[in-house]
Order: sequence, then C-alpha cells, then structure tokens
Amino acid sequence: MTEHPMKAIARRLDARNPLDDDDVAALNNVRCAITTHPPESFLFREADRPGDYCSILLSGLAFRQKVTAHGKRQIVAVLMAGDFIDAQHLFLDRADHNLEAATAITVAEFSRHQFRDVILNRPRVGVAAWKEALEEGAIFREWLVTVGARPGPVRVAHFLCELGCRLERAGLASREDFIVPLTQEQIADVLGLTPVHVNRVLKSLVADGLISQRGRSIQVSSWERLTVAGEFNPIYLGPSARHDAHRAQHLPTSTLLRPRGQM
Amino acid sequence: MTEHPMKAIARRLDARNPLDDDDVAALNNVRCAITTHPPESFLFREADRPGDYCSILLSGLAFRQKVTAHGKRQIVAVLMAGDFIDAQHLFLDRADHNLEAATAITVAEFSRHQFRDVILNRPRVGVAAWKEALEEGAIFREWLVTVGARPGPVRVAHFLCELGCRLERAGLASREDFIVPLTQEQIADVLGLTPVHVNRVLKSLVADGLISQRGRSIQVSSWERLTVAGEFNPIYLGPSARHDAHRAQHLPTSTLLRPRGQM
DNA sequence: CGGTCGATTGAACGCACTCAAACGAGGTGG
DNA sequence: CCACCTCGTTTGAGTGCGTTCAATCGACCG
Repeated sequence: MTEHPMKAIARRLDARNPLDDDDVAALNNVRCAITTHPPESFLFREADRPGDYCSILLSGLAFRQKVTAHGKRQIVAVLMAGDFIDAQHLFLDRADHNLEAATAITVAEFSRHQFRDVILNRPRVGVAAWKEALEEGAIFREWLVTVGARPGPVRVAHFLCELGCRLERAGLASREDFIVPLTQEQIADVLGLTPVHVNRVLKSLVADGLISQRGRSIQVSSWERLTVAGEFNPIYLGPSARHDAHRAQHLPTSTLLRPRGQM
Repeated sequence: MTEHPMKAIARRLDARNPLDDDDVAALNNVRCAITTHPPESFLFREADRPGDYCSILLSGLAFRQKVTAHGKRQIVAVLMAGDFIDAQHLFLDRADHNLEAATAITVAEFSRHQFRDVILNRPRVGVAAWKEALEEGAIFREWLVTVGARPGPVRVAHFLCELGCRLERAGLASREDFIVPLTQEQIADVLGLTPVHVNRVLKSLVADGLISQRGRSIQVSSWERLTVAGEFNPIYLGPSARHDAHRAQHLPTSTLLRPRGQM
C-alpha cells in the first residue's frame, strides 16, 4: 500500500493503450483514497445512485451479483486486483447490480468527475478505458455461452481456465497453480449450478487427473487437457498484455508505471 | 432510406446525451454508406479482424452468437433498429463472436477511424457512446441472470418483456403488440433451452392468458401479469428515453435530430 | 470443547432434454 | 392449379442431467 493508488490505474490503462507522461500526470492529479472492506460487504447495490467516486480493486476478490425475485443469486462477474469496479457509474447514474466483496478487499477510490474528465479529454486515456470496458463485455458474452450452452463439467473447467488465465495475466498467480477464494456455493452461483453439483464435478475433475486441490488452491495437472475439457479459447480475453518488448518503447521514461521490483 | 444515415447515429447518441450543432456537424462529416444483408448472413465472425467501418442497424433484426466446441449455439444479444452493431471494434481488433442477420437487414456503415476520432475528441459524443456501450453491458448482466438463475417459463416471459420494452423504446412497436422475427429455435438459443421446450412454454403462456400469438406476432394480454411472470424490472435498460419535455431544451435548433413526421 | 460454516456423500425427484412423428404454411416446379 | 418439398411449429413418450432434501464430515474459531 506504499504505492500511490493512482499508479495502479495508470499501469492498468497503460497496459491497454500506452500513455504518455502528460496522461500519467493528469491521472496523478485525480483526487483519490484507499478504503478497505470486509468479506461479504457490499460496495453498492442495485438501484443505488453511485457516489462521486470511481474505483479499482487493489487486492482481494469481489464479484458482481444480482438476485432474482425468487431469491436465486447469479454472480455475473468476478473481479481481481487491477479490475475496475464501477466504470459503469462514470456514465450511468443507477447501479443495475450488487457489488460484493468475496474476501477482504482494498480499493482505490478516485473522483468520478475528475477521472471522467481525463477519459473524455485525453484520447490515449480514453482509448485505454474503452478497451477496458469492451473487454469486460467480451467476458460477459463468453459467460453467457458457458451458462447457457455448456454442460456442468465443461462450465466448471472453463471457469477454472478463465480464472487461472486472468490471475496469471494480472501477475497474481500461475495459471497452473492458483487459489480460488470462492466457496463452492459462490462458484455454483457463477455457473448456474447447485453447490452440490459443483462439488461432484470438481471431484470428478480430480478423479480424472485434470486438477488437484489443496483447500481452495487448485493445481492444474495438464493445462492442455483442462482447456479441452473446458472448451477454453482465451481469444475473448483480448491479447495477452505480455508484450514487454513492444511496450517498452512506449513507456514514459519515468519509472512510474513499472510494477515494483520488475526490470 | 431517404434519410442521411448519419442522422440515425446522431439521433441515437443525442437520446443518450444531448449533442450540440457542432457535434452533429462533426458526425455528418463522417464518411458512410448503406448496405443490405439477407437473413442468415454473417456481418463478421469470431476471430475476424474487423474492417475499417463501424455500423448501426437501420432496419431488421440481428443477433450476436457464439458456437461451442460441442456445436451448441448461444445467442448473446439481439439487435434492433438503432442499435450499434460493432462498437467493440472501434477499440478492439478481434471479433469475439459472430454477428448474424435474423431477417433481411439494412445497415449504415461509417468510417471507423473517423467515428472514433469524433468520440475521442468531442466529449458530448463520447459520453453518449459510453452510455450506449455501458447499457449494453447491463443487458448482458441481466441475460446472465435469466439464463443462469431463472426457470424456463420465467426466461421466456422475461425475454418477451425485454423485447417488447426495447421495441417500444426504439419506436418500432408497442410493448403490448409486437412481432418477434425469430424462430423458436433461435429463441431457445437465446434462453439456453431447447426449441421443443420453448414451444411448450409459449403455449402455456397462451393457455394462462398472459399472451396470444398470431404467427410470430405477440399480443400481451396483461403487461402487468407478464412482468410478474418474467420477474421483469426494466431498471437495467436505463432510463426510458421518453423525456421529450426535458430533452427539447437540449435539442439543437436544427430539425436534424427529430424523427421525421414527429412534432 | 461446542458452534458454525463449508465440503462431501447418498438417495430420490423433476425440469428440461432427446427422439420421433405429425402437422401446417409458404414456395416452387410441373 | 395442384403436387410436392421444405422449414418451422406442435405434440407425445421416455430419458437423464442436475436438483432437492438430508445427513455426515472436517476445519477453523471463539
């Protein structure tokens, strides 16, 4: 937490579309603060008018969810460190879903109006924000396919693939060994299954030698086989951001954007 | 088709966020053309690099779909006149899904790079485009709830409510009497059900007196009861654009944006 | 050392699926 | 104009994947 929170946003956006020093300076001028929230707390709820801030997740796991009139909960997105929490509220003034912390989380909140102005007035930042938002849209579409058109075992395998992939891209874990800080009930609510069935399917994946579990940590025995079982094609996640050689030319000369301890 | 196609975009965006005359003029400078496409034709396919155009639907119905490795098709969005077809491709360079015409459609195609510049350099247009994109995201989330957490009969009723609502908002029909130009098989692929089951559910909705059918046209007997059956709450569709009194103050003095024959 | 929450396992049920056949409307060619 | 084909809708019967209900187990915690 010693890092200035705005750096996290700048790094994230720069990964989508290279920013220049002025862009980064503009971002650094945005007023911001860090907050923490315990597991199961809500950052906003459906129909809320959002406050005057916009935020990204700095650590922990959170998810977007909605509850039906019959009381069933559907989790419609899982957020990890670096993800935008409420980009919608930059431009829409009603929340259409609930945002719940899965673990203890830390969040960087920054002035919604100031950030909005930066996005609208600095094309490079705007492009980065657009890519960010559109890539989340692509994930929604893939989730619709998973939930609407894939059998249970494929759903679970696909979800594990996506989570591993995203954690790896975010620099938080290896896709072949990562922790899923979700209960099986929450996984069930992601996938439109019951906790009981998720449990059985996970056990069968273990029995088939695709993964092994230690508590909530997952070891992928064969990434190749798991992607086949999950019909996983990461194209919808966008290009993997690891083009360091290419990106290096565009990075500002300051060390501002580099993750600490990295080259 | 006598209308200049760029007017359709300007009208659509103005409904999201009021534009001024300069904004409209900038939009009118964007190079564009009208194309038509027969039913079942594809405008783009997954993994395609999009061409140098961006388009909106002028007439007809289209949908976004993906096909799983096991050959099941999931329809992830339904587009009607006025909707953006490929806003994603303004900023992402790979299609993550297929875009298929459900009926014969007409499309306005305009220069992607020019339109992108207008969005990035004219904040009012940018805000409108952002709202547009974010509202589609809200629809994705609601669809995830429908497909993942609602029983078949509720899914069908919810889908009919959304379609009626959106058609009415687009000025294309009344929400209590509209045409669904989709086969039951396509509806099934929207809802993650089988055509056979969709058929049975539709029949039961008719038997229960919620709707009646004449061919593919739907008459809603009781909108109230249908929304209850479908657990339908239109909050996710955003504010209904029919604030004519309010919007009038913001409209440019030119008649450019007014739908012909109105007011 | 209970108490709580999540994971696990068993057994029976049911919603939606699959397979299959019949029906009806629209279109085409003889 | 009718015969015929095609495609979508409709209906019936049997099946199965995932659910529901319920009980046990295990781990963490106060």
